[in-house]
Formats: sequence, C-alpha cells, structure tokens
Amino acid sequence: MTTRTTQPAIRVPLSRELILQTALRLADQGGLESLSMRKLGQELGVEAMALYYHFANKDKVLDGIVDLVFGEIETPSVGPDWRTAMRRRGISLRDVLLRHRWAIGLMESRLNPGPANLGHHDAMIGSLRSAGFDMAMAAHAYSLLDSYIYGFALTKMNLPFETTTDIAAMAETMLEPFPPGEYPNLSAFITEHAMKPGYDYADEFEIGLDVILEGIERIETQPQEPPRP
Amino acid sequence: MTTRTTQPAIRVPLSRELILQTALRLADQGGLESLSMRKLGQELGVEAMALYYHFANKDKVLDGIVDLVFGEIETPSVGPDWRTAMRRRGISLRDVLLRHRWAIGLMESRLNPGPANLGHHDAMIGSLRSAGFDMAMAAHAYSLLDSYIYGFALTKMNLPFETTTDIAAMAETMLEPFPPGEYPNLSAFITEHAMKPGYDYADEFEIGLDVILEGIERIETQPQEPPRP
DNA sequence: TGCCGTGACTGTACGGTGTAAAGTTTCAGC
DNA sequence: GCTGAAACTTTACACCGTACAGTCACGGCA
Repeated sequence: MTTRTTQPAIRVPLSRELILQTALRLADQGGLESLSMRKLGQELGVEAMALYYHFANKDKVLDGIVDLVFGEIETPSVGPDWRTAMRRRGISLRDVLLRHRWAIGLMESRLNPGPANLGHHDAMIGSLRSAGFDMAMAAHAYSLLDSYIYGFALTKMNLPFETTTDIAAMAETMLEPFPPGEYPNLSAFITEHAMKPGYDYADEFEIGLDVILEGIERIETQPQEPPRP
Repeated sequence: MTTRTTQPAIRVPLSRELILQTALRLADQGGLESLSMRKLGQELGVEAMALYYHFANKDKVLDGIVDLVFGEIETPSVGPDWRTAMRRRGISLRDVLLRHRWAIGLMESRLNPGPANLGHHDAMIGSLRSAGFDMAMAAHAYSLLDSYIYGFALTKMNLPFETTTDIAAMAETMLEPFPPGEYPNLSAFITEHAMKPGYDYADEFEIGLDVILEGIERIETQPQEPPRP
C-alpha cells in the first residue's frame, strides 16, 4: 500500500521560482496573513517543511517575492528629461504598490535586498544624475518622491470603499457612535466633497505628484535661494 | 491551599485605560509582534482571557492604542497662517510616528476610528478651511501632506542604522553578494553621500516638507495656472 | 546486480498565537 | 447570610513558524 495515490511519479519538483510565484499569487489573493508556509505548501501539493529545503525560513520567501514586486516597477529612463522619467516611474510604482498592497510595508525594510531592488535604486540614482542632479539633490528628490508615493499607497491601502456610495455608508458608520455635530468640518468634508459624484481619491495622486515635481524643479534650478522668504 | 500566594487581595481591577496604556507600552518596547493578548495579560498580572471582558477582541485593543497615538499629534492652529500650522503639525506627526513605529501601518486603516482620530481630521480640515482653502484645495493639501509624512516615516521606519558607521557596514553587507561594480550609481551614492560625516537621513524630512508647503502655496494662490507650461 | 550517498521531501513535535465556551471567584446590595 | 452580576480563570481548538529526525527515489560506482 503505497501512499502515491494520485500523480504517480510525474510530480514536478519544486524550485525557488515556482515557490516564489505561488507565494506572490497567494499574497495578492488574500493578503500577507493568508501567506503561511502550510498554505503555500498545500498550494504546491507538498508539505510545508518541503519549502525549507529551498528557503532557510519564511523571511527569505518574503525577500524573494518583494524582489519580484521590485521587478515590476518601470525603470526610469536616462537623459535630461528627468521630469517625464520621474513622473512615469512614479505612476508605475503607485500601480505596482496598489497591485500588491501587502508589499507596501515590506519594500523598504528588507535587510537582504534582491537584485531587482538594488537595480531599481541604482537606476533611479543614475537617472537623476544623468539629468544633472548632484548627489545631494538626487537624494532630496528621491526621498521626497518615494516618501510621497509609498505614503499615498499606504494611506489608500485599506480605504474600504471604491464608490461614492461606499463612502457615504462608511462615513455614516464611522461617525455614528458620536453625537451629530461633533465633527462639523469632517462632516462638511464628507458631504460637500467626498460624496460628490465623480469624486475619486485616486485622482489626488497625480495632483500631488505634479506639485512635488514642480517643487523639485524649482529647488534644482535655483539651488541658492532659500524657499522661505 | 489557595493559589493567591502573592498580592493577597489588593489587586487593582483592570480598566480599559490601564489595558490600553500597558498595550501601548508593550508595542513601543517590542513592536507590534510583541503585543499578544497573553503577554499583555501577563504584564497586567492577569490571564489573557480577562482582557476579553473589557475588549471584544484584539483589534479593539489596537483601535484603542491607535487612538492614543492620534491623541499625541499636535492639533493644527486655526487662522490665516496655514503654512506655520501645517509645518508644526507635520513635524509633530513625524515625531509621533517615529515614536510609535509599529503604528504607521495601522493609523489610516482603522474601521472604527476613535475620537482622537476623528477629532484630528476635523481639526486639520478646519485649519485649512479657516485659512481660506476651499474644500477641494484642502483635500489636495491634506492628501499631499499626509502621504508624504506617513511615507517618510514608513521608509525611515526600518532603516537599520543610526550612524554613518552603521550605514557603511549595512551597505557593505547588502552589496556583498553581488559582484563589485554591479550597481555603480548606488555605490557612488553610498560612498559620496550617505557615508559623508554629518549625513543624517532625518534631515531630508524638513527639506521635503518645505518643498511641499511651497508647492501648496503656489497652487493655492494661483489656482488657474496649469503647473506644466 | 547490489550498494550507497545525496537530494528532496514527509512526519512529528514544540512553543507560540487569537479566542470560544464554560467554570470559578469576588463582592455589592438586600 | 443569600443572590446575582461582574471580573477573572481554565480548558480547548485551530492555526502559525520551524527544529529535528525519518523516508524515499535515484544516479554513480563496485
């Protein structure tokens, strides 16, 4: 009585790539908390411990899928038009982060960054430098842009609504435990702004991105002038 | 043979406030993963299940300590000088987030925001409106500022170094698995910029914040003009 | 052909997690 | 002193990451 009841001997052996692709899919489908070693093994038709032959621990798996995510970000072009390059790359990064919301808190905290991660950082610095930024200005621009983009993705991450109808319901639920009139500005914001037809918080992203690009251009072309008179 | 070996009957009963203060301390000391119901109970001299008399589940405890964190943020002043108000409040928020790094991912995703949370949002909108911003502009400014501030705290959250010496060691460790010259721009950035004495990534925050405030002022005072010629 | 080492995977176990459900203690008010 | 509710404990379950030992297939070699 052997135990190989199905798929007699045709089983495809595991590989790092297959494991990572499956892990990425699991995380995308159900979030980080649904990516356990047991579920991952089950998805691959294997016991959880089999994964430990290919990865030292779960954190190495996370390292791997985070680097897959980094690989999805559009590489900024090299050349004088840094503003277009940064704008395209910024929108790409936002798209990637919203596609893999579970990754937002992990991207910038890896102790073992993978090649896609390092390569992307390298390309960003190279792009800004090729446009004439000195190292300090490149650092300012990079920090400002990525703080904004990651922050936007983070604050949008768990917004539990997609439509203005959802917003109304959610806002009502949130304010319900409190006496009416307790938060007049917030109430006005919801009724006068967030519930207006056609409102989409996602539109805020490019507005803010352009303000930042404009601001970078100003301090880049007039580096001596202090911003506050 | 009773089990009350120590502290015979003087035990202070639990309260929501005491539980939340203890939970906040635990999270501050060891991060979110060290805040378990058992450890929290143990810290209070009580079994874990005792906490469920006061809170429906762990998420309600998180709701509570997140609202404590919101309570630490400086309320923006009302009046025409929105730029000073937003600058002070922004720095205060950054300080709070760096004091409670575990909270960064939780602040904007609460389904049951507490009074401090809602009150702060209300005060922010009120401050911007009192300075003359219409609702749409207030939304733009608020989104831009908080995306940047939360994003800065997020990307700085797990930077595993505090000194330039740490940076050098960390960078070497990260680049070690790859052939030298693989990431020339990144290497140049590290040696020419990040390892310079006196470098502190934290300084980037106010630089970026001022660029954003300047940008908001420009689109607020010249709302018709498209930013890109 | 037989053996054996190694690569790939499984089985079992341990200490941890959140929490449902039931049991126990403590104490205020009558 | 009795009663009932408040406050807390006990036990249990399903899940988690992973240490450690066992098992199985198979390629190279005698």
